[in-house]
Amino acid sequence: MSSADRRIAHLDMDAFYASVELLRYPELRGKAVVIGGGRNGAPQTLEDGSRRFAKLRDYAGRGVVTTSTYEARALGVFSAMGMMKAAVLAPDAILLPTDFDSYRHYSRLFKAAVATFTDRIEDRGIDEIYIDLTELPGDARDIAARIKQAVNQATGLTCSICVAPNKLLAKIGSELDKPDGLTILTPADVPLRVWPLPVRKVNGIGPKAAEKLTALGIATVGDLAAADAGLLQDHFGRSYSAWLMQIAQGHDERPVVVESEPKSMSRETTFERDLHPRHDRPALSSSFTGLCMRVAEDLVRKGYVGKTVGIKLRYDDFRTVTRDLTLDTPTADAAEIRRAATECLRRVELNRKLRLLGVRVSALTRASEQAPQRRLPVQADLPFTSDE
DNA sequence: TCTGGGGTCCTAGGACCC
DNA sequence: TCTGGGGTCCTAGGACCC
Repeated sequence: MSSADRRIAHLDMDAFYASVELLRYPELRGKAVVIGGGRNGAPQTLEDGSRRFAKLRDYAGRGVVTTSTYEARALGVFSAMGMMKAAVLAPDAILLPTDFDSYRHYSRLFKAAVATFTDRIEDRGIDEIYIDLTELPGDARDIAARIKQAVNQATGLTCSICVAPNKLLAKIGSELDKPDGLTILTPADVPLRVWPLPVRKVNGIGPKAAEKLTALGIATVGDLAAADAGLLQDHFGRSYSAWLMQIAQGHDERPVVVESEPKSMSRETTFERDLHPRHDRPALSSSFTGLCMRVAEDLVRKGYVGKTVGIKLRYDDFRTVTRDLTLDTPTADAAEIRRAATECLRRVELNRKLRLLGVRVSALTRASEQAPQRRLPVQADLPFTSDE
């Protein structure tokens, strides 16, 4: 009996990282600003108190755009684009480094503001949440307006909210009137407001699925709603095709999940230049040890231990491989993680340059549920060996 | 001008057990 | 001389999301 009408809100902060930066540097308001590319490029304060900002054209490296202001987006610069490509499109855009501590601070502020309305909140990362408004009295538009006001008072930032019967529609709707949007979607709005949208707007249809759908002549959600069930099943399998048909009708029964436990913790790094397993062995080994130590720190700080240790390698041709190893007893110890990760390393080919190295611990449980862990010193040997 | 870092979930085959 | 079948764990890869 889950068909009782729900009121689910999706709240999405507008250009979140960029907007936080504009609070700090108001003189950049109205300019094309791009955030990303690591920690370098912080503005310098001159003697007269004015600030000197780096330009995108000055950037060199392998970073990607984390986010950009609406002015930069108008120049074609979007999230996940390579910074070097963005610099070609918008050489005069201002470049700012990412400052996650600051974004986390504002994230806590806006979530605390929403929590004064209800505790029925699902965390979806640093800049968005779902809110179950079903049990809150009052008109949906009015509640959403008050939440937007509270978020703005707490942070100085705007957000976009959609209230809908489920998470699928709420998520789609919060993008429809961005920035500073307030959207209400009902099942009756689906044909007019959702069906014209490209399938890619659906949370869960990514680049691969969208490309396959396009090849079948299915470009919009409306096309999907009209598609032949047999055709979809032939190309996407039973489970995914059934899901596609549900979402095309705007149906989604997923609950708002208020509490969840982490499943894995990982650290990875992309090198400034590709490193050779033999020639760059010392650099690779110290990076590897550092990753193990950081994962261990994260586990200890958050109070978890994990039973499965894994590594991730990306070769210079962007091929990615993973290996993992399940231990007899869970651990959060850097030396133990490193020993297991070294075992994993023995099972991959080390015959070409590496672009990325990562270490992951999964199958987590709370440390308090485990016997105290013994701590071993981190070994100083070099796990990377020549392949001969 | 090549493509970050931190996650979740799903699939699928093989091992192993009953 | 004849290969059933379900459940669970482990491992590898991939799609997707923020």
